[in-house]
Amino acid sequence: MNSEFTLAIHSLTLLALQPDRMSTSDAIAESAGVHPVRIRKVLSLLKKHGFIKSKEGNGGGFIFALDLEKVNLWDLYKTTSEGTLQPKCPESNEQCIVGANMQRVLFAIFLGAEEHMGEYLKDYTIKEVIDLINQEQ
Amino acid sequence: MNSEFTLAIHSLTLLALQPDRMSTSDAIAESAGVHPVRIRKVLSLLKKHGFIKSKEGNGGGFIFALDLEKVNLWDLYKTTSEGTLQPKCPESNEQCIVGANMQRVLFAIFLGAEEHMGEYLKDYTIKEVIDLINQEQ
DNA sequence: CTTACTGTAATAATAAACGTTACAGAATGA
DNA sequence: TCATTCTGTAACGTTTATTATTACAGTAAG
Repeated sequence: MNSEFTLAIHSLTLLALQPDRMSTSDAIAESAGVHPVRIRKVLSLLKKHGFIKSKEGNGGGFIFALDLEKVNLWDLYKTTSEGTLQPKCPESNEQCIVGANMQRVLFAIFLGAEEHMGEYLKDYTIKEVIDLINQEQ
Repeated sequence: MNSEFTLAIHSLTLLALQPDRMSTSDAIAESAGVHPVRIRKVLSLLKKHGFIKSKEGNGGGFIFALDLEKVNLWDLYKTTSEGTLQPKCPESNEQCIVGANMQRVLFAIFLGAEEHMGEYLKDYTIKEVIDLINQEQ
């Protein structure tokens, strides 16, 4: 699984817990244990899809833009990782009936798998993630 | 997705189409477009789990050992790729409530996702894969 | 006893992921 | 106005994961 997906979850969860002030990429990076530039790259995607707002300059940062019960993990998966379940098959032998067609068959199967996983991920909103985090305490 | 999974599917599909003779790792590698040693490594796993039989020496090779309607993609996923859906989170900040608990929460969620995907993959047996390959013709 | 295989370890090459540096642009406040 | 603190990106370097390759022991057949 693409780790941008988990960084997106992590970032949004943090932002959801700070609903009334801007959080900087440095602070989020500190919590997630990765480099701030990477966080900014992921947040740039989230902003493009309307999950968050950002503000440049002194006192700027990122803030959650939507209702945390309306954002689910499937939304985030589609934004950060769609298609990554798909295995990267090497070019196989076109002379062989299996080699020639396996790629297409697997593509269709994994597309279905991704959609099916989507149904599962839709059940987890950021609110649920926060509840789970609090249960761990 | 782990590419050993797709190599397992590819190999078993080929073997299922040659039920009455041994296939060599060279022949399978040729069809799949990868190195024979890699195929032997994957087939070694499949043998360990009883999906195939092998024979060394001249005239040897690999042959399917089970009913092709009884082997499904979830069996193969478990054999080759179990746990690979799990993202590898970096060590996050234990001082932060989110950083300290996110890893455990995500682990549980992705474990559920894998099980859920299992239900989908169980619907595809090697027989179904072969049917799909033939439909592509 | 040679040839054609599997089985597996070790190493080399390649590709993907990730971290780091650099710098432009925007907002703030002194 | 100008220093400071942010975002936004591109470019580059480093590390890690994946894959290919080499090497060789062991087995069976003819």
